[in-house]
Amino acid sequence: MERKNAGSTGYPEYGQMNMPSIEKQILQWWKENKIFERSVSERSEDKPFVFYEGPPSANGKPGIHHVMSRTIKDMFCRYKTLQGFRVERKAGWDTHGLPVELNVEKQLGITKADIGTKITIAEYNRLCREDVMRFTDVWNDMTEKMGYWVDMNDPYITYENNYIESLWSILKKLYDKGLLYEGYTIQPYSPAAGTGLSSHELNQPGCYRNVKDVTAVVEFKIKKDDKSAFLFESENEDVRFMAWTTTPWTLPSNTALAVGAGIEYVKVKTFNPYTFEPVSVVLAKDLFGKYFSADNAELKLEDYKKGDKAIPYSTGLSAKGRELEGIRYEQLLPYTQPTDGDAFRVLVGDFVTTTDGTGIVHIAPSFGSDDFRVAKQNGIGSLTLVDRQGKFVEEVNDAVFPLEGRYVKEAYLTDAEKEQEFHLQKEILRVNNIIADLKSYMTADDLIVLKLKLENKLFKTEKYEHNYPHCWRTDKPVIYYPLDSWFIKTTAVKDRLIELNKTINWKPAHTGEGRFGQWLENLVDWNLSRSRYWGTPLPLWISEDKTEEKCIGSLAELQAEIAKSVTAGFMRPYEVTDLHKPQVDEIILVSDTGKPMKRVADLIDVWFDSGAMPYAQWHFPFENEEKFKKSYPADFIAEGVDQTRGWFFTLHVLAVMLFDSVAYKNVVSNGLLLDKKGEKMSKRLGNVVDPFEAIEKYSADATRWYMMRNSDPWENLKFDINGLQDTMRSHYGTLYNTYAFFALYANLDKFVIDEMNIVPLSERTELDRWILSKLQTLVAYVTERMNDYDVTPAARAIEAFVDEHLSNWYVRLSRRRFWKGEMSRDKQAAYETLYECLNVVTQLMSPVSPFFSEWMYKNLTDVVRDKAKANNTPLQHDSVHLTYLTTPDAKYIDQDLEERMELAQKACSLIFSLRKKEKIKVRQPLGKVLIPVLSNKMKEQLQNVESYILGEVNVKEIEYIDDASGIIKKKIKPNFKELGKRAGTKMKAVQNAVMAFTTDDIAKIEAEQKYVLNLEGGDTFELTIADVEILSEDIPGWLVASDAGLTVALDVTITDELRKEGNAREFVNKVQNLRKDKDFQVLDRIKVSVVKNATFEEALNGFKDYICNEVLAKEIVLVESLAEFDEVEMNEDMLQVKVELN
RNA sequence: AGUCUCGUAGCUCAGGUGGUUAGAGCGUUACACUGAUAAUGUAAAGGUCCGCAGUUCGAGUCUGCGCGGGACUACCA
Repeated sequence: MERKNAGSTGYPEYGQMNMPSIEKQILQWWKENKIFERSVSERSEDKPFVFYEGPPSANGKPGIHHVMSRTIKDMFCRYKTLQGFRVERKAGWDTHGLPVELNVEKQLGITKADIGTKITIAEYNRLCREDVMRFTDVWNDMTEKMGYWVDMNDPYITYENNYIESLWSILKKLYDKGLLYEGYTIQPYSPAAGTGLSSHELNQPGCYRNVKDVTAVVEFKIKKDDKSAFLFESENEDVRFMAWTTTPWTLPSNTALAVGAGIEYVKVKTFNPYTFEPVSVVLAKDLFGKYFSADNAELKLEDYKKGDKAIPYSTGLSAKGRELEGIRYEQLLPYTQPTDGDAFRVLVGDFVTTTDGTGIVHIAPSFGSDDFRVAKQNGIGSLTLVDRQGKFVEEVNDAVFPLEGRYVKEAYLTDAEKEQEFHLQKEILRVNNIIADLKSYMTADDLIVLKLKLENKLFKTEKYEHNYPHCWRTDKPVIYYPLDSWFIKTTAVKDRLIELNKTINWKPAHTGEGRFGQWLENLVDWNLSRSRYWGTPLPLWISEDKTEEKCIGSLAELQAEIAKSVTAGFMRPYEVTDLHKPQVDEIILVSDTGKPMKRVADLIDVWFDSGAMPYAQWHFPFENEEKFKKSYPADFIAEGVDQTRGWFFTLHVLAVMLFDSVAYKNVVSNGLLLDKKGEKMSKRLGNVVDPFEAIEKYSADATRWYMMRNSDPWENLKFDINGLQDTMRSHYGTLYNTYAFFALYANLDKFVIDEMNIVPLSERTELDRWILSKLQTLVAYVTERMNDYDVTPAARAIEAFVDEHLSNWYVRLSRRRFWKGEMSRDKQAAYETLYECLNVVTQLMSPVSPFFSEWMYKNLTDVVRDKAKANNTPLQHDSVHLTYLTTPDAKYIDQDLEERMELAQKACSLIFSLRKKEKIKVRQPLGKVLIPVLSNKMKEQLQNVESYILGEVNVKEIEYIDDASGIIKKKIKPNFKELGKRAGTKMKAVQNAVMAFTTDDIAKIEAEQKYVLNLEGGDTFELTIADVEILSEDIPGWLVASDAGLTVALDVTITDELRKEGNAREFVNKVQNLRKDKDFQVLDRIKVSVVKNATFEEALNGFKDYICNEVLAKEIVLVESLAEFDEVEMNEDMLQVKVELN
């Protein structure tokens, strides 16, 4: 923005406000003067405030939501700097992980399968390393432009050897504590791709698809023993559990059944619908109706003949699930038996429901995570009769049905394979007299169902459509499959995690207690393993027979082990330069007994990378021990709420495990950024907001302010770009106008703030003292809110102060003081007051709004900087961000003053509304307002601000009326809050009685301070004066308005004298307009000539001095006619006027 | 499915510990002001406080059950 009064020694004046241009100037100035560096280095090292930067990934462009989270981080860091803390801010980059790999694959047009064939791992990882930093320039640019102060010159980068070495040392520490172990879990697995899938991959759009599968309700024959005896009515009764499955191919691997403890089960005697053999089946009572038609309820069991379509049934005894626990059954498909555990029993599982199926769940621990968990808890072994390619293993050796070596899902076969298999099936089934002429390929599910049908083990089969996950790359269905993984035993420290979490200040609290707390309560061990290429390798080497392993904790240790290995002859001398694949995989170490050991192929979860940043960012424990100790734990971190189970969790876990400490003391988790309709921003919907555009067009400050003031950061923000325009116009525009007003007049009066010579408070006007009181109240409030990381109320309070109080009351009512007369003590006080307000507000705003505040601060203070430095006074600081936060000063705060000014504002508003109703413009003076006062205090309060009211509403006097006048009509109503405590259930009756009070009743209670009510039904109730509110809402015969206890009555008679004055004012106004039209300068003297007009002659003569004074006229001449003139409208009359410079 | 969260005017949001006329800003409409003027003021219209039930003399506020939006986690025979 161009300065209009360049070269002047006063306060800079500008044309139209242009925030983006201001920001560019300030950015440049910050850079040249190293303000960020100084804001850190000039604060004492002994007063640190520790902040951790959650590392973003630079392989995508920053979005507007990053502006959100970074504003929060920046704001509190700046705020703490103002409070005198030294806030170091080390930037960081998250560089590993799947998204990086995917990006590279997309660019090259390859898939994971091509790695190692079409492209070497070395080359692949080299590309990942380059790709991940692809957008660093864009990020740095955004960071700078949005005003996020963070040290980007020395960031931590998670792929660097030093960083990884720190991770290794931590892993080793955990390993030594026995907290790192190998186990296996059931994970989504794509046989077609030969890889496990992360939940992230499974959540790709389109992965869950509706597919139709063959389902089966299967019968498991119960073994009769002591536990199950109660289910049998006769020695040879055939009693079976009914279980439903959508994956019949898992049935050979069944090792248990699960029931719900509280679910009621019932035994039903009936016949198998395929074999017609008599059978008793057990299922959930609630689901009984699903399998047995009410139509058949009348049929008798003994009447049944084999082959009948309608099958009779009869319900027998029932039992709760917990009574069935432990009952044994015959293995359904006894191809092979588990080697461990006590299988084929009924278990109780908390996940069992009766929403579908039979209320009894078939458990195949290898192919379902619920299954796995419940089986493990109950000591039941597992069968994994499917291999990694998705084929049945050789144990599934069936004499009739071709299953062994066959794919379990049809989708895994090519058309040719399917055709071939079909012919084979056809032949076998024909030979075995099962199906004479098979028409089409049978899936593994079909074959198993058919087998069960023939073996009298199937109750029902049908097609069922359900949602099933698919591999996003191969499009083939995923299966759940047990995979080896390395785990961190987080459950071992669960109690400490929960305990220490309670000491963290979460904003909002419910994220900590609720979402995070719940997560900790249901903690499972952290699965670290990832079978990928670009990431931190697990530093574990293991011998082929898995009996010996070594965990490596540093580069030096690795080199030492390599040396041993060289001696043992397993490898050549080798200098490790990169701790990634494939280098680390080429290293073969030697075990203590002399066996070769290879590295475990896994990489680790990238969340470990970021969770370890408090240590790894300093290359601790290899370097910087002091630095680390001083910056641990963090005082403050902030990220999106989606990080609750991500970064917030991994930071917490590692801190608790390594140091039995929290990693952060305060954490702000911000909500999501949605578009203005409340929908998630996505490229697909085309509703993303580009941060650069927003900043370029509306400024970073308006964006930041809008985000912080609109709603609490932890709420989702519906981001409306129009809001930025509003923010700029209303908030910044008002502040800018206020400053422009100040600068304009201060320069005219050559006023420059002099810190050594300030008008003392006692000599300032009521209005000055009022706005200063408001200002200090604001400082106290903002400080309190910000200290609690609660920015939104603080920002809103600042807005209200600027708009409502400073601009719309203080400046509006003070205008005359600034433009009238020569420089005086009172004028000085006015300038100083306004200056103080602008300066303090600027400082309070600076954390959220760093650019505009800086610009304003410099405008206000540059002119006195040298002097302030010489005198060592507060304005000596070069930047607002180097200043020290104003501490609220109680001696300025005057509660009564604030209250009575509020009364004045309310009174004015009421009087304006009356004038409006009567269509009397404010320029027309009126004689009198009546204000009923209910107490002496109220009267005094009003008298103190009387002149402001009279001036503002253009009325000559206020008459205060009290009881004695006898003209106030009072109203009474119960004070419910007080009365409710005592009256309780009598409330209604008391209320009615009070509402019915007459004027005399009101007088009586006022006189005696109490009143005994006679209630309906003969009850009495003693009312005290505190139980009621007495208001004066009416003055008969007057024009009255009232609001919340204040009533005003306006005398609207316009006397001749008032009319003349009104006309004089009207004339002044018209002349002022003419001055302006003619582009006269504010201080130009003029001469006014008017053609005589009877209507206004008296007014012009009678108020001549007043008029001359107002319009800076040397004289007013009344003439018969004018050759040149302007015609002006005066209250519907026309007047010919000539205004000229004199 | 579970955990958490939100639901108040056309829009964005305030509404300690329950108290009877539910507020603000923006927008809309009308008017005023015109020495802050691409600024400003005043007023009007606009509400089943998501629904139902309960506790209570009294519920936007407390409890329960639903409905709808969102996030996260998990994925089901």
